[in-house]
Amino acid sequence: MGMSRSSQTELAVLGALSTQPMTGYAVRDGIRQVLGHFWHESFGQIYPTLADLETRGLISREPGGRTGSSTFAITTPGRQRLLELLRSPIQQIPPRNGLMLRLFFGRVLGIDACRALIQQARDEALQRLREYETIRAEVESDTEHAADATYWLITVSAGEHTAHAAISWADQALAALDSRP
Amino acid sequence: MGMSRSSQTELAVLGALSTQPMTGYAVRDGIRQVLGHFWHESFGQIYPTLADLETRGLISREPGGRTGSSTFAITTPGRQRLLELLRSPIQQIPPRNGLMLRLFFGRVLGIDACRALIQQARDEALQRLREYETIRAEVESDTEHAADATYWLITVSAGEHTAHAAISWADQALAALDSRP
DNA sequence: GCCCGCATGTAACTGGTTACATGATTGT
DNA sequence: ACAATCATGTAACCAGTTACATGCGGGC
Repeated sequence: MGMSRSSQTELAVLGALSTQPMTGYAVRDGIRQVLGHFWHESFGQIYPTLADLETRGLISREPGGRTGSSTFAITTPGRQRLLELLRSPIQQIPPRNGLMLRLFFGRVLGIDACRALIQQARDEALQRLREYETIRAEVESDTEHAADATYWLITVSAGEHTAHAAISWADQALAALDSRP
Repeated sequence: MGMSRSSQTELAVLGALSTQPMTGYAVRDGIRQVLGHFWHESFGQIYPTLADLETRGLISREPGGRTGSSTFAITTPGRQRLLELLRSPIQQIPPRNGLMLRLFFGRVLGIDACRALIQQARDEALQRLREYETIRAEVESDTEHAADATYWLITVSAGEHTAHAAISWADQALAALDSRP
């Protein structure tokens, strides 16, 4: 407790609870399922943050459906705080792209291993495209959160664009490696 | 000292030194300039890693041009270790995309603030495109590292593809927000 | 003479993961 | 009965940044 955890986690948790009240477990799952390609929180972050938010009156806790579990709901001050966090500047994370790091030293790694890495990246992007298709269908048919759909689809679209870019980059890179032995 | 720092930093430092011997300061600068869009190391990581690599015989230290400075060079065991690290599985970092986190809760944030965020992302992508142009020109005219050029250009190309994707996504997202008030 | 860029290093702190401990509920 | 999943929490650990302390060398 004491000091609050990172305001990033605070934002993610308050945001999740702004759509509907749920347990801490469901907060992690919700983030993982819909925002999973763009955000991640672990239990070790979520539970201390929930406790902290509760003492600050930004969320309320009620005994949940099953023994020992709690349902958390965002309060009015909580919504105010969420808005404040949403408006705060985006915290840039220093880039750490393991694939690019390896390809950059491709001469040492060797051309075949590079090809394999790029092919793998292409496969993963294709896989992501399939996942986005599923998510898109879910969001579009979810009448309960119709008001959120526009925004959720915008994030899905970002994933799709990025995946498409990865695929065409991979094709081009593989061709470049073929033309230069 | 004691245990080695993350093998990720080890990889980046050994990789930098594999192109040519240099000071620790230059390692950070080199990574920042050419790999800056994909990787980052701080002095707080680099210097302990250099000391560690030296005690393990993977790099050697010679007094540098100016008093108090050292020039580090990769050794034969160092090259072997670099190859091993390059072949090791890519360590996935849990995603944390602050822009997507905010857009996902766009209904709370408000449509105008969302538009501003997307526009800002578009501007940044455009700026990155300009930077890639510069880097591309530098790499193509750098006769000293011609053998590396193919690989370096592949990473630049990845950046270009991603930036183009960001721009077309932004345009589409802005249009989507316009059509739905 | 002074400031700026090069250069090396350490200590404190922070954000975050991982692993562990515990137990309820549901389905088979 | 037993396994899988839901559910909450803590403690240890780790990676990485930030801030600080120190000093050399070159240009104005």
